[in-house]
Amino acid sequence: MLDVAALAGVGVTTVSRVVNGKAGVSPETVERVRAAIERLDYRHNVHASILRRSDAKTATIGLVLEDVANPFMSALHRGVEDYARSRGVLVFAGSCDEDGRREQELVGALRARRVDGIILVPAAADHSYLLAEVRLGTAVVFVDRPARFLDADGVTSDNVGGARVAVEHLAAHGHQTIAHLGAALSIATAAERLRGFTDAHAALGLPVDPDVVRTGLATAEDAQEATTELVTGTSPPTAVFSAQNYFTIGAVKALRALGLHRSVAVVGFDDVVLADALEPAVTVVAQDPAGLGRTAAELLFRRLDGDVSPTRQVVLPVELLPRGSGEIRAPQSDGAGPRA
Amino acid sequence: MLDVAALAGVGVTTVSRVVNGKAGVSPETVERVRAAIERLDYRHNVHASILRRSDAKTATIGLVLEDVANPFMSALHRGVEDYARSRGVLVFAGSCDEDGRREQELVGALRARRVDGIILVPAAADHSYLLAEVRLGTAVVFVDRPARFLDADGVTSDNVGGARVAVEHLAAHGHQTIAHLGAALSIATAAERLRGFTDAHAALGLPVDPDVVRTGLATAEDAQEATTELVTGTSPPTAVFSAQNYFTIGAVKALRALGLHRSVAVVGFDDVVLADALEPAVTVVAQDPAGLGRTAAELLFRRLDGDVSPTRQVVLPVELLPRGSGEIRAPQSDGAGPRA
DNA sequence: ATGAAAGCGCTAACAT
DNA sequence: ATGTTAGCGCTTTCAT
Repeated sequence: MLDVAALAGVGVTTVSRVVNGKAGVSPETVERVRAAIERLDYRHNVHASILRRSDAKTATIGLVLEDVANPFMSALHRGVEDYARSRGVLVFAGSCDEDGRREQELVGALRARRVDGIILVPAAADHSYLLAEVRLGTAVVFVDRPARFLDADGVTSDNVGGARVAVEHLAAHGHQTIAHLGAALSIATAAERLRGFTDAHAALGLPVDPDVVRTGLATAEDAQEATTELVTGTSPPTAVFSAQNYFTIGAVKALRALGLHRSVAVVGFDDVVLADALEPAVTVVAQDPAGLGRTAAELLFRRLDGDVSPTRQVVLPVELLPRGSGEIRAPQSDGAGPRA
Repeated sequence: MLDVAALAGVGVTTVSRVVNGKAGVSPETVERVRAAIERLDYRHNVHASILRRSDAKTATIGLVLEDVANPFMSALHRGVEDYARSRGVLVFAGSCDEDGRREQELVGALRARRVDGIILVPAAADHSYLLAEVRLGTAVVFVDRPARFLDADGVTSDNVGGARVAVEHLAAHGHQTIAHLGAALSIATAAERLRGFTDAHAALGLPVDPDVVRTGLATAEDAQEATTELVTGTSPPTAVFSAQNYFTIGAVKALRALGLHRSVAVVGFDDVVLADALEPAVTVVAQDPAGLGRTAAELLFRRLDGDVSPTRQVVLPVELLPRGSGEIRAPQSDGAGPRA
């Protein structure tokens, strides 16, 4: 910057003003400085800038996802990015693979880099470790799942409601034994969806058959295996509720492999690419992942803009998309043939 | 850091040494400093550190993608992240949506933050603007597509070879009129795949019917529309080569809507989720997106480790995955019924 | 093994 | 409208 100042024949303050687009510099001077910057290939050093600046903003946020490559997560990522971009802010992204330790490592790396805020899809069981961070002024927003032991803004989908709707929809098509494919209950969304599943059964006066409720699944392969076991087992379900995008893929593949994709109904939580091109097309309860990301970013920047009101929890609605697989009727209970 | 030093009753130099894990501090002192850090909730300021340090590494890289939410790109992203993580480096990710201006903006933001290196899926038509950056020591690697007017490391898939294999495969199943669904030829991958498509035709002695070669597509909807037009047109192709993941989705949907999915063959470039669960399952030429990302990161870190050898271009192989849609035979040319 | 002091490149007062 | 100077929090000599 000194070099630029020297070449332009001005003081460093003036160069600083030009670089930061501040008023109070004559157009001719601006031009001279610009030229000098160009000539010297000057790169503004944000680190020095941040160090000295009073507001100390890095124009950088961190995004901790379960996995940047999971389509749900990457759509959420894009929602965050678009809003951040509109504010001139760059996004660090990282995956923690449902590992609380990895989450803390990532947050540590982000905090050392003095990000202005952090948006996270939490994996840890306890977020009180973020308390000091929040006190120091870092904005923190939780998305997809709530914070635990920490008072922070959050955005989630209506998991309970979505699962209820899925079960109600299947019940309305005559199903009484509905399998549940879910993740580990330590994951809040998995627990909530199971709750919606159970609540809906209770409200409908249907018993939940514990034999067809699977939790602790992690991959599409897990779900495929579980589905195969369930439908070839002793009390085969007539419908499957898959509580996550990967599980829907696994369930569909299992049923196809067994030739049961036209007789066993499926409703998935979360939309999946090509779900509407399958035979039958897959009925899903669709979330709005980009909306989750955008909303989380909005909450974050509101805090960065100085909002100190009490934390809030936003719940985004989900939408049932009937496409075929969820409208397969249960076989008549009197033993008559399948499909209405 | 001064506070920590005061509380621990040592000098700042010692604290610095402890924070950076340098030798030459007695174990007891280390313990005292650690305790003080804990008590005061001290956060190491990387910006100050970077400013003063001689090597000036930020342990940060930038990743410029076409779109973080595109499954191909996000898988690549994950490949980069995993390698970067093994080196303790954080990744800035951004989308430029095939917009060269946006690419330059992102690179500018990254360079102001003094990232150690940049990996990009380029959108710009000219990358000479990066020359100064490279000279200043920032490592730059291009992935998925080569650099233009800049000598830099690059990693791509075997686009020409993959397209050739696709056409040869279709030709081997009797197809003579193969449609091509491609993106704008300004995108290198699109141009290469079209070249492979054309080369294969030439090698097989098949004429390329210009009426069934579509380029300039951007979305699944574009591809769906184009497919519909082609197969309902005057010289309908008996097979479709879709040169990109989204286009395969569009082609499949169009054929299904017309009830032609069992009679018109499809081979897609790039794998797609659930492609193997469709009826018929979709034959694709699969790339290894995570491998592209990992390889790009490896090249980048090799440079950061001081490698000054000539730039290199790595080409990753692709693999034809026959699943059904690509093995549909062309109708007999004598007018007999379809399928062999 | 430890500390004092200089200075990285910049911005913010406070000048003029 | 522009320049001078102090100092942000750290690392790095160079001491001891």
